[in-house]
Amino acid sequence: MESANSLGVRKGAWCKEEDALLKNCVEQYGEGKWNLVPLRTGLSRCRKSCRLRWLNYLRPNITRGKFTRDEVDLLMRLHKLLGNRQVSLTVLPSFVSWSLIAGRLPGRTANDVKNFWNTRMERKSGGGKGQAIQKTITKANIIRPRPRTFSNLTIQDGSGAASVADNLHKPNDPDKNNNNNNNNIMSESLSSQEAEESIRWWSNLLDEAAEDKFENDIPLVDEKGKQAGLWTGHINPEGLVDEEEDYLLASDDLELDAEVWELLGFGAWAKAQASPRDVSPLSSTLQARPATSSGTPPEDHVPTTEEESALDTPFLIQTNPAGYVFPYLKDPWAIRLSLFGRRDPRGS
DNA sequence: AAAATATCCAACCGCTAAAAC
DNA sequence: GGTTTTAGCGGTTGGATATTT
Repeated sequence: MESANSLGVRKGAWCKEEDALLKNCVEQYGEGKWNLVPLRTGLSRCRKSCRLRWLNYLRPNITRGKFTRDEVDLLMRLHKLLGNRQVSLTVLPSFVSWSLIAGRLPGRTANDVKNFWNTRMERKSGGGKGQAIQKTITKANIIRPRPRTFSNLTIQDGSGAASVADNLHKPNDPDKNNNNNNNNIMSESLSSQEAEESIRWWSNLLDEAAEDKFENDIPLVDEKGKQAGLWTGHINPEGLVDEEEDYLLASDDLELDAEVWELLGFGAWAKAQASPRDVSPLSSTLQARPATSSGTPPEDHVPTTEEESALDTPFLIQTNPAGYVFPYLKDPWAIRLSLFGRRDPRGS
């Protein structure tokens, strides 16, 4: 595998000396500016290779070795919640946010998670690659979000009661929003006990969520075939969805669990906006189509120019102490949510 | 014991979006 | 406002190792 191209850039496995140089460099200059790393270290490696080696191997607190049962369990749940959320009627591959999932598995990298899933889980479920694509056309369960409180998520430890949620960043707790990328605290700098507890906490949360899913399944379609996110729901009057399926959506306001919201990073992110209620412009990060005044349109309804342009209307987030509510989702037809762009809205 | 096959996982590739110019 | 550069992502590849025949 080892080689060097015509530009003298080394490829293949890293040796200990290279690792040491890279580690020293990052410790001295910090993460980022990967293009400067080869210059700073004298390594004959491209910036991509340096970055990847650091993120997947050299970074502190990386958990190596086999996945524990808890981790596998959580991974499956998170995959169900966050992965394969895009349903496309084209042959576009499904979009799984491995980094997002890995972020909730303390010490695990996106590469780890991806490898694990692709080699173990996919096989276990009998899914070949062809089947993986097929799966994207199946319906997806949507967890019915609802307001929650953190208070009932208390974990007892030897030193007294401590809520895992206390370690998170509640919308109303400015003191805990100081740390950037704070939603990653579960994956970084946790003791193994804390890590275990956070896994348990996530399992509980997802268990509850699973019990509380939508009465009806809805298809998830990203009409552009990209920028898929946590959910991309589109009840499309023009027939982008498979007409043979029975698509229904029954919901008034769509609410996202406060914890999920927070852990996915939108709490701090929304908070960082100029006004707490106005998070526009959201463009590729978060969009919603305002509901039409006329309610659900007939099957053969052709959207007007105004309705089409409404796709780009800024999206207002209404917050309350118990959770976050998406006020525009009263009309199923109007749903067009794309919670994630290619980049994590937490920023980096 | 050796060859064949399966599994694991580190590393690379191609692409996209954001940032910088 | 357009172009280039940079960072980051998921998908894929292929070498190393383990297991089976």
